[in-house]
Amino acid sequence: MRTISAAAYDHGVTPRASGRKPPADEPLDLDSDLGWALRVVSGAFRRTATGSVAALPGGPRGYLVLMAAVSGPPRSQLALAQQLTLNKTVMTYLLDDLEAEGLLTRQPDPADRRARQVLVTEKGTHALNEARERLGKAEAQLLADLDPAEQRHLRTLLERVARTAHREEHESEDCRLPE
Amino acid sequence: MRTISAAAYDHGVTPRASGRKPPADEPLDLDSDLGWALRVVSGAFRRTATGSVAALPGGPRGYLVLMAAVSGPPRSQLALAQQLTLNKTVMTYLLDDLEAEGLLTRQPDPADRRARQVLVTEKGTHALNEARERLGKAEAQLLADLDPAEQRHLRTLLERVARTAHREEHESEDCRLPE
DNA sequence: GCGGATAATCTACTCACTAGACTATCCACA
DNA sequence: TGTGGATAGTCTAGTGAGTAGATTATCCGC
Repeated sequence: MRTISAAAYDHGVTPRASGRKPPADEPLDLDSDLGWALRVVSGAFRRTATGSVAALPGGPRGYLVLMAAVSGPPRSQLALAQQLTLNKTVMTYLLDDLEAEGLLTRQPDPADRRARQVLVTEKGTHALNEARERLGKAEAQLLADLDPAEQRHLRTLLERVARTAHREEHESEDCRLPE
Repeated sequence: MRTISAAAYDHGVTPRASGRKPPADEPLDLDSDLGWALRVVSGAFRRTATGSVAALPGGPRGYLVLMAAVSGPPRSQLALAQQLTLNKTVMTYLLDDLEAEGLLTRQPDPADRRARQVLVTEKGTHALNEARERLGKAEAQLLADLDPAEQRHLRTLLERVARTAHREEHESEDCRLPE
């Protein structure tokens, strides 16, 4: 507990564990750490994107709700919550705010009077399109260092990973609602 | 406010805003939304990665602190906090826990007795290497759908975006500490 | 050696999130 | 057709994570 790693004193040189095989292929460097990159990129995106959707009640999550609700058939609150991995309580007050602004309405489902269908209004579609336009600029700024082909490639790869990750989460989800 | 978008009723077909030019190039679809992909991927990674570093005090952040402290010259707590975009108060109790486990020590900086240098111990290096090995498996699982070349490509692109985003944040940061 | 700045710590507060209770409704089955 | 268990949505109360601000010790320019 008192013993200081010799490597820690070895300033300029990348330190290594002494008695143990290091993960030889991966360099001991934050800049090449996938988790770190994800954290930084997500954080940077969140900062700029939050500004882009600040006009929407609920901010980024309000945007997601509108996006989910506007594409595909009308769905219940719970269905949206599951799709977006949002807690159903969160969904309730998120929809409260979006409905208060007139961006969507809750319509009783004729086939199941317990459920409410979430329907985006004209105003909601309009607000969503404006947000998407601003978001596009924020994304462009985030990816400014990549040339167009690289940007497309990054998007495609990310979307593929997201799609399978999302599917896997929902397969093993006959039980609990996360977040 | 009562008016429901006609598009919202139009089930199978991707709805469009009525009176307004849509962002023609971007499809109105969550699956091709960069923010959504980032959210899903980050979330999936966080879930699996948190398990990989559960043995470390502070979890993912403890891991980041060790990674940052072990590579490069010894630094003060504040320097580490800035590098990792962590609040300095968080850094204090994070280091408390890591030090209590004997993974690092706080050494008074001989050149500035206000500051403490963070030094990773042998035990800390060992724990870090074990965590990295488990993390490697978690990452492989997350990226399992991509072939090796695509995995490398995604990592490279993400790291490039992260690097510039991180730099930009620190350029305009003569003022406040975030998170 | 005086005064403003800085590293680290500690305290107290705020706010986001969620578990769980509750109501209305559904559906399977007798 | 009525009964019991499950489900959609809402509401409330409690918890915990994060941070601003005060505090102490030290630095450094003048």
